[in-house]
Order: sequence, then C-alpha cells, then structure tokens
Amino acid sequence: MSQLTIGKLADAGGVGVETVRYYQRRGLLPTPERGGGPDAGVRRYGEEEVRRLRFIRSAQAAGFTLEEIGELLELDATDDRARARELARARIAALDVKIAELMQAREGLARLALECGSGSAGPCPILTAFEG
Amino acid sequence: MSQLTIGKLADAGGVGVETVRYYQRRGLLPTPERGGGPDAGVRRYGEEEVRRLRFIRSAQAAGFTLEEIGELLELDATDDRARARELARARIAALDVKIAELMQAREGLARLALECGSGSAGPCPILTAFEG
DNA sequence: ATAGGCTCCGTACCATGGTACGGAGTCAAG
DNA sequence: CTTGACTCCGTACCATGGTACGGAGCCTAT
Repeated sequence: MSQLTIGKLADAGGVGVETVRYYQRRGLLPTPERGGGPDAGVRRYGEEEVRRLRFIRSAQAAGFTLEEIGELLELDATDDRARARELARARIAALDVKIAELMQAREGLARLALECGSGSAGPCPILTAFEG
Repeated sequence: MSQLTIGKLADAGGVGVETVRYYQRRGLLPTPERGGGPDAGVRRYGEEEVRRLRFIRSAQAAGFTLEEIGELLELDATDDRARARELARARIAALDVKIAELMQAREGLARLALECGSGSAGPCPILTAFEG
C-alpha cells in the first residue's frame, strides 16, 4: 500500500506532479527518504500522503491559502484544538460573507440574463446589473 | 458633476488611484483628454466613470476576470444582447457550482469546529474535516 | 512665492499558486 | 542493450491583479 511513486500520488490527488513537488517545497507534504535498496533514488508514498493531498485540495476549495493550510497541518500534528477551532470559525465567517456575496451576484446576473432576453424591451442593463 | 479628479474617482469606487490607472491601462476605464484651459494636464471624470468603476468591482465579486469584464463593457457599448446573456448564463452556472462548493466546505468546517470543541472526545479531525 | 498635496507617466516590483525546462539517473520491457 | 517512461533537482517562467517608486508639473492656501 505504501508504494506510490510521485506520479501515482499526484494522480490520486487529482493534481500534476509539479504541483506535488511545489507542495513539498512549501512544506505541505513530506519528501520521504529514498530507500537504500535497488530502487535508491525514487521516493515512495502511502495513504497518509494521499490523505494530506486531498485535504489540501479541499481546504483550498474552502478558501484557505496554502500558508493557512500549512498551519492546519501543523495543528493536526500538535493537536492544538483551540487554534484549529479559531481558524475554522474565522473561515466559516468569511465563507458566509462570500456565499452571500455570490448569491447576490447571482441575482444580478439572473436579472441581466432576463432583461437582456431577445424578446424584452429597453436597453440591455449590463452596467446596472449589480445595482441593488 | 463631471469634475472628479482621479483621486476622487478612486475614492468613489473604493479603490486606490493606482488601481484606477491600472484599469485605464487595461482598457476598462477611459483616459479622458486633458482640457486645454488653465488646468491643462489634469484629467476630469464624471458619473459615467464612477458607474463603470463600481460595475467593475461588482463584476469582479461575481467572479468575472478583468478580461471578461472588458468584454462586458464592450458589449454594453455595442448592445450585443445574445453574447451578454451567454456570459451571464455561463457565470451563473459557475456561481452555482462555486456556491455549492462553499456551502459544502462550510459544513466540513462546522463539523470540525464542533468536534474539535474543548469538551468533546476523540482526536481533532482536521485531516478528515472535508470527507463527506 | 513657496510648501504641501495632488496629478501624470513609465517602469519595476509584489504575492499567490502554480507550470515549464533541461539534464541526469533509473527501471522495465522488448 | 536500447528505448521509453518515469523520477529527481534546481531554476526560470507564467498569469492575475494589483502596488510602489521616482521625477516631473501644476494648484491652492499661507
């Protein structure tokens, strides 16, 4: 199970090899020691790394920066619950704002699409799409 | 009314002067001619520019890139309703995806904040916060 | 008439999150 | 025993959306 090459790890996480290496440089993923056996020179990865990689992608989708994600991974290691909760709460608040903003933008666009309909009268209100 | 300097225009739009100049370079805002009178050398702006600037900010919040916003402003000038509707619809679809994603992320974080509560048992599930 | 504050302009720099390049080594199959 | 696919590594480059810098000129109030 613990026998993935960097390419397979990247595939498992849905990213490119270069991205994995970038995350390693940023300290978000470990760069395991190369074994001393016949395949010296090639690093191997396991489930743990796949989990971390997927976590990075999800946390990114949640709006965390790579730097914050680095902190979260640290917290996971040190089990600093208070700080973890703090970060989670802050991000939830930011998400709530962002979600509201996007929903409002959606309304503006829906109005635009509607009033710009081929059959409707008046000018296409592009510039005023987001007013109100 | 048509007597704003670039600094006032920037204030009205909630951005910095450099940002306005950047938008001008990108072709999103016009760079008016300087009058030939006593204040030759200083450009003046009016309501139209304020509206455009505010539109840019709103469209950005809706997830349009500056390049797309440039196209929208073009469309507003040429009154190309079909294309405008197309862009609006595409962005609405993207917004729906994004909103769903953010709401899912929010749930993961809420779970994290809850299960990481000081009083709860078990390990703080940071790495698995986004699973499911 | 002079100091502070704004404008104009080009060019350079920044952060974020990657992506590409080139040379070298290794490994497995044909 | 060579070909092709993959790895390793450093360094350079990219897109996006700005932000900063520095030397001008001009406007206004003191």
